[in-house]
Amino acid sequence: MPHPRRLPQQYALVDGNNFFVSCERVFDPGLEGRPVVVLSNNDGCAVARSDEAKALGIRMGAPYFQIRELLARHGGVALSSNYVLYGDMSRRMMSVVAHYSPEQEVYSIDECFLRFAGFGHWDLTAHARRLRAQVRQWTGIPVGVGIGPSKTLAKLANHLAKKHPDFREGGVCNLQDLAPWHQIRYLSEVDVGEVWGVGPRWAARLGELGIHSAQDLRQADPETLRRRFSVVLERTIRELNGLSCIPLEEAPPARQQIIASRSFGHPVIAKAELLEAVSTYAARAAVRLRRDGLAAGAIQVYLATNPFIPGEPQYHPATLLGFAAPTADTARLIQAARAGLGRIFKPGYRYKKAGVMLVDLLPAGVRQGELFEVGGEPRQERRGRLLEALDSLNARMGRGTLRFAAEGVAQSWGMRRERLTAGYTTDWDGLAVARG
DNA sequence: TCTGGGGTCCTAGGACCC
DNA sequence: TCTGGGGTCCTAGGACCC
Repeated sequence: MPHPRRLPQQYALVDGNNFFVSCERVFDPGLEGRPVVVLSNNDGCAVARSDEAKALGIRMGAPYFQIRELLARHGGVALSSNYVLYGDMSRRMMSVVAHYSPEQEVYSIDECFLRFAGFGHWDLTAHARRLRAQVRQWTGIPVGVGIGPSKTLAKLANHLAKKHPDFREGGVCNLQDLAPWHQIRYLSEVDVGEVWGVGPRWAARLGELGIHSAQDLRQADPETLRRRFSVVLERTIRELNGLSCIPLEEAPPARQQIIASRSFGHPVIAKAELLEAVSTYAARAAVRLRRDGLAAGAIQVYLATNPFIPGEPQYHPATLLGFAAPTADTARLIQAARAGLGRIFKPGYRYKKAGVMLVDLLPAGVRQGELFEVGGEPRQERRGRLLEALDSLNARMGRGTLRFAAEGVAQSWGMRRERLTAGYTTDWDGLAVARG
């Protein structure tokens, strides 16, 4: 097998270390050196952990009620997630990183890929070290950088940069710097489940076939594994061998669906409360729909009981309602969501979660089937202006300032968020104060 | 008492059509 | 005894990602 050494293109994966925790630490240095976790919605489970929290054995996704004691014993802190803050810090981090390559794909809130084509004469390792120092200096966020000839290898190098003692110090791992036998050694130390695209299920099945490490997978036969798994795994094997199959996506692909759902702060029994909840979710989804310039052809409404309670009667219904013409109108979406709930609601269950999903999304300009709509164009336009005003007011004054009556006022079913930090970067009242 | 939310893609199988 | 075959579309389920 030909070994890729210095290929015409290289990819870097840059990601924030323990991103949510790092964001919180930027604004509260008192969190430095202590075990810190950031909790999911509803203060349900740990979604980000500081190194100190990881050292205590706190797993990703660990339920808060199971780790609260442990954390307290070690002087630890748990925080509710503050997505407005993380989103703002993310934009700052991404804009600094963007200076280091003309091609950037923002892959998630805390990571991005860079592509280096025509950088053959560059020392990418030194380039990555400068990037890392500058992001740290300008945003306060520590990042790791992995470099390789495919996105999968860049991810893997990033894993080594953060986890392997040989690289952790510098926070940069460039596979180009390693001789082939050296690469084999490192890839043999990485569990196959750490490879991008291999989850727990596949890792277990691969283990049964004697494939335990990233190196084992790299040497496996792509054709055989395509038949036993899917083309996705075949592609991963080729990527591990330095053949780039997953292109950089600079522009986000067209959105396929919009989901708005939440677990409730406590079990909900009353239909009236569920009606408020699905109305609120429909309104929230509608805002995102309009922000992206889309209209929905159908809406799905679903309910769920709590699967974690042993012996609890379970019920997970869903129903899909189509629109005569695609719509982005909050009132229509709420109306459909309520109708959908009416179809699936059964009394006697303790509901834990509800949600709506908007599907069959089209650009809002594309109007089909308008023939059968009542009201015609002038009415539609007035409606559009009203919704624009609603969106811009809520964007300025805060979500929920102006809302539809169906969404309810008290929202007693709402989520818990008891450990929230301030909007340090997005809210005047949350500005950090320097004392001296 | 207490266990997140929001996405994508692939595959298998059934319906339907000619 | 014996009961076509191939293409397309849709959906549900299962896997993955952060």
